[in-house]
Amino acid sequence: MADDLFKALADGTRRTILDELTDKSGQTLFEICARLSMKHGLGISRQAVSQHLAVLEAAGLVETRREGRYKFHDLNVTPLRHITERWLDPPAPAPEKEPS
Amino acid sequence: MADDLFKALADGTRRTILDELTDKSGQTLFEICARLSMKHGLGISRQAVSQHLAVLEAAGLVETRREGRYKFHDLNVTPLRHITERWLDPPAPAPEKEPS
DNA sequence: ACTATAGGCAAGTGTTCACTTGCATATCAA
DNA sequence: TTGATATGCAAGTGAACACTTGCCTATAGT
Repeated sequence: MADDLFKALADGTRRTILDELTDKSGQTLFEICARLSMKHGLGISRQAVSQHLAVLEAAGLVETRREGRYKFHDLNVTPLRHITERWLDPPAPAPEKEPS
Repeated sequence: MADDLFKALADGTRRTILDELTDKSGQTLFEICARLSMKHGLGISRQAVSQHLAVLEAAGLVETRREGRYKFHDLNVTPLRHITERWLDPPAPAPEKEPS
């Protein structure tokens, strides 16, 4: 679960895709491809982007809805909310002896 | 910068090491090895752990101090604090026309 | 000096990963 | 139906990655 999430975030192109979906949610595959090429100069194939989106979807960061021949991709930031909690807000250690 | 950080977090063993350093900061390499073996059943070599610690240090998540033949590893959670901000608190889009 | 402990360096191996290439499917417009 | 658009599937390739193995250095205790 957490593994899929961190692995999804490990790739720079995927993080850029999240940036673009943050800027405008509900984009199609071609729209994302165009933005990666235009705004970020990424010479990347359509299939590569499609595979990245599949990884993001498996991590729960992207949700999709089909309409006719279009498939829209929506961002879901919920999985991101607490991923650093285990280190930033560590659980209190069990006291060795009962405190007063 | 962010790339090193996310790549460091992408490995499950490294995240477990962060957990152990959260539980007790300032551990030596051997101490971490013992904990990974005991508490997590990870049959992993000392060199592998050492390499993981190097990755974590390159990401700024672990800092080290040398004392005699011991090298202590301290956790630094600062790099973790704002890594999800770009998606959770996106910058406000520039308005197309000036609002009143 | 000898030995044990704690750690470091570097080459080799097998797997995972990002990406491409080629072909196939599905929807829509003429 | 024909053609263009939007996407999907699967095999192959090269690089990055996690891990091991073997040897080396340095500190500390006896």
